[in-house]
Amino acid sequence: MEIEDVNFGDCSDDELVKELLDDGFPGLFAPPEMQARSRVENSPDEEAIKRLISTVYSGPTIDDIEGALFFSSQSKLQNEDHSWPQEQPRGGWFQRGMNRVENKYTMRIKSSGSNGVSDDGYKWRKYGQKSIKNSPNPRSYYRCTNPRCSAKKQVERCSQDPDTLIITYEGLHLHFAYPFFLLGANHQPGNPPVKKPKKAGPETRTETVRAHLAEEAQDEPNIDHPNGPTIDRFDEVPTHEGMGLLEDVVPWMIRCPRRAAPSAHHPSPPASPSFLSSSPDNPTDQFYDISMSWALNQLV
DNA sequence: CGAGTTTGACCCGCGC
DNA sequence: GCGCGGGTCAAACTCG
Repeated sequence: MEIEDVNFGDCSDDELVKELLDDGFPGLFAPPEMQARSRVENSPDEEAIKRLISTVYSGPTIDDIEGALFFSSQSKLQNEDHSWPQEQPRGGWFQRGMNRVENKYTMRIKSSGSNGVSDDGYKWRKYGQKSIKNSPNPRSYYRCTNPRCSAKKQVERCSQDPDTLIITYEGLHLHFAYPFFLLGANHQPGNPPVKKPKKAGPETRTETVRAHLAEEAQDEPNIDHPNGPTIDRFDEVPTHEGMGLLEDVVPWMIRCPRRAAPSAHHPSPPASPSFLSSSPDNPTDQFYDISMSWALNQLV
């Protein structure tokens, strides 16, 4: 499969999305029945994805984000017969320990010991520390080690309760976005996320992903995938590269919305941050919620 | 030697 | 204008 004649680097975002949406593009594929089905049945997932695509490139508001969060959490509740629930209570996202302030999400984590409670299992680089007025505890500033990831977080101890850490997340964390969008069936909870991303080269992101896809399509015809590629193969693309942005993952959401979005059949992200795994009722759901929030937080 | 941390300097917005 | 505080930068340092 030849794709090198296509100049992806000069594409605007709109053109890129439009092109990726084009069924004729050979680098992206979905099972035919899924494509046909998606045309006749708009699930809350797909609606949310469409809205997400739209808002990504048109200046989303926080209402858009929370709207997407609402629809996305609905997707986890899809009925056994693949119908969609008529109504769902709203507001669960921010009632489970996470608060939004401006464009940041703040969590309070009860720690019991000093064994790296603030370590969420992902790679962060500390870039600063400041003492806080009227507080004996300094605030630490971290940035995702992926140079193309905009995620930042601040960690400080609560002055009232030294056992409580206040963690503020800001920006899109690709590591959280990928497992949410590109959930792999073979992934097990607790698997470490991809570390040591390759240094970003001058090539465009989409070009890299597409080239990888084309290579896979060439190397491995659908013999092993009678229903099309498995989601873990999609998952491999950006995480294999170790980097990417929303433009990279959105096309897969478009192509495989039911697979890419979390559902009852694919409940486990590649890695659950340890500090998020303490929810006694359903840690996985909580992680999904927070992952999506962080991912969508970029849009604010 | 490369990746990550430390820490003082610097920048910038805000209130007075 | 000035001081203060939050956030970031970057050189030096540490560690594996």
